[in-house]
Amino acid sequence: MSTRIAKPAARMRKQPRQARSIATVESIIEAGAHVLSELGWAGFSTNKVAEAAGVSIGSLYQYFPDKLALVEAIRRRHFDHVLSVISQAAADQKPLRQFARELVRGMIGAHSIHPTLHQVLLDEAPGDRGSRAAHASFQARYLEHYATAVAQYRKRRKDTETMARVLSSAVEGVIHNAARRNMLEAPELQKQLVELIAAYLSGSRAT
Amino acid sequence: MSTRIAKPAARMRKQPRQARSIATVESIIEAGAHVLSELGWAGFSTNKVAEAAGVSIGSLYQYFPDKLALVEAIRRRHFDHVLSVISQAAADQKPLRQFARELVRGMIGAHSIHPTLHQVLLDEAPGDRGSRAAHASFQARYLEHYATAVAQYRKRRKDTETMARVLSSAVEGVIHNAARRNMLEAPELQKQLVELIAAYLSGSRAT
DNA sequence: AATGAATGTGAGTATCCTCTTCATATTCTC
DNA sequence: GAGAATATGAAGAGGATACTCACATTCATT
Repeated sequence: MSTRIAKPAARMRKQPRQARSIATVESIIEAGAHVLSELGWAGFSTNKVAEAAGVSIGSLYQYFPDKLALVEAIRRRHFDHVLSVISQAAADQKPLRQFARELVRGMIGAHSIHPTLHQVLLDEAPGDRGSRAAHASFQARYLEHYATAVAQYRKRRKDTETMARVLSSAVEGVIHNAARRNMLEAPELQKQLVELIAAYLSGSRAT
Repeated sequence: MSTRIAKPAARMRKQPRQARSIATVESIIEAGAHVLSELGWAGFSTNKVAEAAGVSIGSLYQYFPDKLALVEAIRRRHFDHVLSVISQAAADQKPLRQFARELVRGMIGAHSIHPTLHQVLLDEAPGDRGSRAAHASFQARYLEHYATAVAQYRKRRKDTETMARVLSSAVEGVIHNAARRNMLEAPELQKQLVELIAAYLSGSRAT
């Protein structure tokens, strides 16, 4: 027992009970992610989301008290996904290249449905007052996983945190860029991204 | 003689002739870059730009026929700047590390005034019909400079283009991320970014 | 079959911004 | 001082937007 917080359930106006409404809520969140990724925060309107979900605008407001609560739900779902990917890749003790391959494969998978969602969520979409904490906590755990990997393959204890930051943002940059060009699936790109990660972490000291 | 195109001068309603109006136009573009970087495309309104520039909205429309023409001017100015930086760094034959250091220093310089302008320009801001060409040409020349550098330090002829893409988007990712956290000036970050570039280009083949 | 709860609907409201114009005022050049 | 260049900002016209509410439909349970 003790603290059993089991999903703060996001800020919702009412919990869906029947299968029908659960599906509705799900399709709203999914459509929201789609609209956000496709049109950016500027084009993200509740009416558009409802239409994209094939649902009346009224239904949306039945479950989400306002626009921000919806973004919040989208954000949570996406971040959970990404977090599980990176955590998975950094787990166990694997050879460097295998870690890099799994990381790349996972991140690409997490981005191939809604290519630019991640960046929009990070850069454009505003944060609910209460979500700032969750947001920060995500960032912290995200970096922590990277740091674990860095520490594992680089013996120098010194710049671990900075290296984690550099590595994560480099990977995100490449993936974001590839997503914009519909090149996420290109195998030579995936290969080169693996190379980049491996090269950085094996830390050549060549001139 | 021959082709002397000397600045297509952007789409403007009238050319500023006196020093006063030149300063006005300049401050409008500058304020526009500021607003765009600070508020994103969603918050980019002509009224806001005029106010930020300390200029009447009427003055803005004296020179720019519409909103898009203004974005166009901002885009051109920024891209010219970035292009000169990368071209400068890739010029001559320099040792790898020196190239990396100059590239990092230049890119950071180009981003430290309007930290997220670059990404906003690339990702959010729509393109005037006629600017698609200019935009593509910028991208091409941009990549070309990177490719030159890649070809110079990596002997393998094969994946030069892909490597250029990966390298450029990785660098952009790191800088964009650092900008969001006000960490552009952090020297250990700059150092690590140099390491990343050097490591990738020297191409260790470690396991 | 019936009843109440859960769910779904979408026209409508009220509000806020937006881009852009234009008639007028100020400042410069010569 | 004349005419051109430059600057002003109130106002028009229009379009979105977030969100509500009175009502219709479907479900679970008996």
